[in-house]
Amino acid sequence: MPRLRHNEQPADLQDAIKSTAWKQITESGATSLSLRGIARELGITAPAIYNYFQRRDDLVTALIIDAYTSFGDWQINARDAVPQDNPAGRMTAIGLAYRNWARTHPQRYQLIFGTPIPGYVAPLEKVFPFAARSLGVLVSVVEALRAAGQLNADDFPKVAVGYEAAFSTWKNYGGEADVLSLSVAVLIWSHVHGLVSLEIANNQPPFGINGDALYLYELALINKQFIRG
Amino acid sequence: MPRLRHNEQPADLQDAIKSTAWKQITESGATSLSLRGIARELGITAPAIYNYFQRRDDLVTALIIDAYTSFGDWQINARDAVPQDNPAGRMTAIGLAYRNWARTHPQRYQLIFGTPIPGYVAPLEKVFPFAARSLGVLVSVVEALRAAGQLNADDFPKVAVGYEAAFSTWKNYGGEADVLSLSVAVLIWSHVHGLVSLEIANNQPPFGINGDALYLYELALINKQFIRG
DNA sequence: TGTACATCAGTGAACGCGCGTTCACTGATGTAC
DNA sequence: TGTACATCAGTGAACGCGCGTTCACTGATGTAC
Repeated sequence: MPRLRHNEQPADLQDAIKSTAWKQITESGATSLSLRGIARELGITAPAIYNYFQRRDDLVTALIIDAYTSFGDWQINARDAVPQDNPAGRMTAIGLAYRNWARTHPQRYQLIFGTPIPGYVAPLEKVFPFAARSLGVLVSVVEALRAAGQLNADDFPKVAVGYEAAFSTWKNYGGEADVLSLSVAVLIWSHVHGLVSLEIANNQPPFGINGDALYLYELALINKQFIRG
Repeated sequence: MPRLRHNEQPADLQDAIKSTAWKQITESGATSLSLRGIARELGITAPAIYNYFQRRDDLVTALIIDAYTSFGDWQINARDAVPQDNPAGRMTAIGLAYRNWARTHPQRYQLIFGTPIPGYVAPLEKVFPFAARSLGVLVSVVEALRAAGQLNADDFPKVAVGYEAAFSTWKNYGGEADVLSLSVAVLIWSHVHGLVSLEIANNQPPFGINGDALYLYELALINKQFIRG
């Protein structure tokens, strides 16, 4: 087994470990991710991985952060491709990008929105900024709608007493946001997540409806409900 | 350790195994369900379980069937508590029952709609009848709406070519149903599932919106969209 | 140009762990005579 | 009523497996003189 020359390709094996981890997740699910399995596939021994990640959980955290970063990039690019003065158009754009990203990277989708890995607890202070960056894109569009007087949510239920703490956690990481915008964003997200997670898990749209058409129908429902004018 | 008398309490230990399994699932998630863990908690040895279940997977299958049966009972009871000539009322009733059941039995919800257990593959021919019985309740209500001319789904996307096979699988187990009703039912289900699975997993409604109010709002959205008159 | 030394990525053996499953067994219970 | 036997639920030891993690090590590379 040839050794790497000192200080040459220092990050190569780190990247190879991560991409082999993704490969394992693709093939057998996040649950069966294992350091020994990765090492086996890379033709190295398991302890070698400890030169790059202190613990298995640190590898998982790195994967989650990569996934959120990729997701956030897609969301930001989609939003910013539509002019700022057209928040309704931005809403549709990020909705479409959401599904496209999920279909392009189903493993990444599963890792951050699906099955938690048994025994793994995400270190919130490391992961939350990346989660907020990506999920905050939808929040920012809802906020823009509200600022433009186009948010139709007068009948939206009110925040319950005693939940200011959860809200301020978001504000710490995700920046300023109106609590109504945040809540509407979560409901919208629950709709697209319901549909997309179903599609990803089954690899088929429900009962043979064309996936593109069904998703466009769903986005139209959301626009009809929440956007005025 | 006292032995059971012959032919006395023949089903007791079987039930005890199942309820201990549920307890494990509640405490540590379906993924970490293990025969040895169950035996440990029951104060018996692991091989004793093999007198009641031939394989670990048979136990899991039994749990899944129990969960679907419980879910189906709630759905059927909720539907039949509203007169047949009021399908819109039935829709709201089963929607409320859906969330109530999930909150009453979050472990059961997780087991059938959440994380699959790694390495476990459900035997479809055993499980599908129970799944169809429970999920078919929503389908039957959508069908009733359609029959009464109250289903508002003229603009619903059409079924794609080549998916007749998936549809006929449903018909085999779930009985007669219109493919449009089936597809609308799946979209409605994806909405409530998105919201309820989020609530179950977090043990909190999104960002402090009162859970009851938010769910009623969602059910109202569904009615507004799909029910005419 | 040649030699002694430091570095440090990767090795290989070992640890303790928990798992599903098998197997020959034991011993309390029920039954036939 | 008493004895011999059959039943069979549960036992305890063992199997092979894969895991994360530790540890002393090795040996190719780079560096200082």
